[in-house]
Amino acid sequence: MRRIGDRVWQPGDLIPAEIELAEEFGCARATVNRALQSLADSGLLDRRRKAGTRVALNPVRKATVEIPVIRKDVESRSKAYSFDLLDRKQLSPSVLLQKQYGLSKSAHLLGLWTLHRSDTMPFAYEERWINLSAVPEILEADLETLSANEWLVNNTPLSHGEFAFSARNASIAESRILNCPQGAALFVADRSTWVADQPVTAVRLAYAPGFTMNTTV
Amino acid sequence: MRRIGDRVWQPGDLIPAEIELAEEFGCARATVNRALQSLADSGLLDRRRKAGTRVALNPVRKATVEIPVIRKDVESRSKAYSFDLLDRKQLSPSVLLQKQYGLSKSAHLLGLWTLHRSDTMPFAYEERWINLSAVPEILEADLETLSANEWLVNNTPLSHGEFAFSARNASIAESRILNCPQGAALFVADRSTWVADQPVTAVRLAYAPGFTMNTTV
DNA sequence: TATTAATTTATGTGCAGACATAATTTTATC
DNA sequence: GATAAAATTATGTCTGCACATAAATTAATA
Repeated sequence: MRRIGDRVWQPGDLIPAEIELAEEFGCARATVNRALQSLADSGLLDRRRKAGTRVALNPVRKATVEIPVIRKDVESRSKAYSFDLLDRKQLSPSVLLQKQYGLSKSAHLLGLWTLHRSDTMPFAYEERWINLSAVPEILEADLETLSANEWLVNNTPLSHGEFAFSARNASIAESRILNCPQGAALFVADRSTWVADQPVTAVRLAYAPGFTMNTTV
Repeated sequence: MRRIGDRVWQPGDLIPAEIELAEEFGCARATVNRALQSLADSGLLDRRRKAGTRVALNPVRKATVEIPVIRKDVESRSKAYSFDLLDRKQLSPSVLLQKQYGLSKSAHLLGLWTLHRSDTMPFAYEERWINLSAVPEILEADLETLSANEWLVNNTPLSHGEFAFSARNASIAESRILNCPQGAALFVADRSTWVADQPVTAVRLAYAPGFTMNTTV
């Protein structure tokens, strides 16, 4: 790490093989392997079998953002959490959703519109659809008590997904719900979740003005 | 992983010790250790010496955002990158900066204002200050050719820092620079970088409307 | 009874050695 | 000269063993 930092090993350079490093540092190859592996994970090295280990050409900075359940997020700011389920209805996927998520035209979706509050103040407005053929059990859940978000976290097996973050001007409806001026800049998080190649849910969260998402590098 | 997904081991549960798992799966303890370590890294398990390993109570979803050099970001969208150094001047830290970064009142800062372009279209507006006592060499760099961002990436040893993402309405000045309506929602990234407990640089990037930051989980 | 010290124990980290695997390089074949 | 097979090699992953370390538990002490 120091050698990369001090440019002894420059970007693109092939660094000594594990055995050589083990000899130099007087340790086992397994130990070198762990160290190099870890540096490769953090994006500092590129490794390929037989080809050897190189200092990464574009040291992409990777930041990890932690996306907690909204309730936890609010509570970690020492505020009281509550939410209102503004609307819920079953619907069919739009043509856009069909294409984007590979949903069939006859798929059944549950749409939910929720306002999350922090000490009675609006915190985030959530628009969500849930793929009922993936998680039919959610129809029996009492979503007035536990938010759909938490129900899914608690009842869905491991899943993968995508996040997209952007900024958007508040529409009239959003400004009314979030109690902010129309056109206010909102931090928006779009998230889709998949379980075994099947789309389970997609959410758009529009956070009230003033929200900041922090990360550590 | 399957057992956590299938709720055989529920959140908060204490799972068997490494030795027991090694016996059950017929492998070495080191192998179990690596597997559990990896699950702990991804936030699925909580481990503590002596206390044992538990299924994480709040499975915090961690998303990794890759923050490339802006040039790479633009180029990866198949656009031509260019930038204008709008202004540069040496300045003293404001009281706010002194407090926030522990800078002395007599510290010398280099302030830079840059517009990054994608195919001549404004892409992001950058406001940056650099701590000259940390990297005095930058005064000799030709920042018209290589952006300060890239100079720092190429010439600064490994560093740690913080990111904060938020949304903000474009000011009159920003709207003029980014060629967008005043009040347009801008995606803003604030970043501070430290080397060995010394603040090196802090940047605010305001992206032109339409920008989206993507992550993979 | 409260405090401190000693013991226990699950995880953390290290070693040496072995075999697996993917790429590359060399050799053999047509 | 082009293609296919064999050998080589750096990393990937595992085993078995050992000792370190932090935290919980128990025993000893004031």
